[in-house]
Amino acid sequence: MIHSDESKPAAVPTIAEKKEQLRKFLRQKGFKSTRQRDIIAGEFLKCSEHVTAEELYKKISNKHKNIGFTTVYRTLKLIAASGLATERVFADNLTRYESLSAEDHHDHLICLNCGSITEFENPKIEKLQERIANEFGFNTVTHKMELYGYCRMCKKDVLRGERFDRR
Amino acid sequence: MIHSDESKPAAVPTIAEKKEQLRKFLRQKGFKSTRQRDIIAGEFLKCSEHVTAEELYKKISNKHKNIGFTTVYRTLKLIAASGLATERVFADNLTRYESLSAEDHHDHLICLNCGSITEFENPKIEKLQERIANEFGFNTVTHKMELYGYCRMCKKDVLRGERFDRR
DNA sequence: AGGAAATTGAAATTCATTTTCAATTATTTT
DNA sequence: AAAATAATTGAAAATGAATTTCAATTTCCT
Repeated sequence: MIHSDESKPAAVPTIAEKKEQLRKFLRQKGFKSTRQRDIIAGEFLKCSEHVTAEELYKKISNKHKNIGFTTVYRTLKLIAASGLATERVFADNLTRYESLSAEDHHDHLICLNCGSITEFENPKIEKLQERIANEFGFNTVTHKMELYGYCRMCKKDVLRGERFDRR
Repeated sequence: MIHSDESKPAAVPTIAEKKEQLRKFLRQKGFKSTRQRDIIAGEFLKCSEHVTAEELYKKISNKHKNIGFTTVYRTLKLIAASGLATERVFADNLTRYESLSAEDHHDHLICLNCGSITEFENPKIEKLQERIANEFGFNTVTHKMELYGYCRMCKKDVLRGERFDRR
């Protein structure tokens, strides 16, 4: 990639900037900015790796014993509504939130043994999907694609005959 | 498609044959064949279009008031375990069962307005998925791909500005 | 500061799914 | 064919994640 003095690559927004984006969204929609929302957003944006409300709540309640689960839950919904995150449900049926930078779209590889979630992006698949939808007269809004299997690490365990914990 | 006198296309198993397949599975696993399981399997195989346990239960309880929801629920699990059906969860978070003929694999188009589910199959996508998984050292067991949007019918409603009931 | 309006969080509710358990039914044994 | 053995049934209870309720608290606006 080429860098000139004049032009910079599109800046990846900082956590502070994202928090500002959320505050803007709240103000615009008539919601209030609160201490809790700020803390929750901060923690979410910091450690966000497909967290559930429960997980984030536990993380936060170490430091902030006075923030309730319900507030974490509701704030995650707000963060998703603001466009800073998406809600996703994988095969374990838990609702997870994933921090999102603008229009990136990606799909997921999920390890059936260790549960790790790997992201990938593939424009060819996106195009194919669009074509298929068109064939059926369908207007695609969004899609979901998940590959379930065994990751590099766990594959080895299988070969070694080690035990599988999950399902 | 060409038909000769000698060769026939691979036979699509009848409901009776599928029921026999289930009975075989049950016997082999030490389960029993019961009147209820027979009725439930029959109804499921007849009308199967991504039904939930609840839906199938309602359908059945018209004729058979003495078959409980729990039995329908459990029998669907058995049918899935036997390989005659798969369990699927779409965006509405309900567990649905879909009758399956051997190795057919397909994905889904789901209308966000009317909830209709259309199946499709695309070998190119399957291959692409395999290639992507390999890139990441992943061993794919299964996958899930769902396109959400508006079907041909509902697309028209959108243009006409008619109301959207769902979400 | 004062008042209107939204937020908080503990507790309650919802709703699908799953489990429990006593009564029943299917299968095997004698 | 009856008894013994073992699984199934189904109503009801339990589970567990997601969501709602509501009184007390906090934020925002003037």
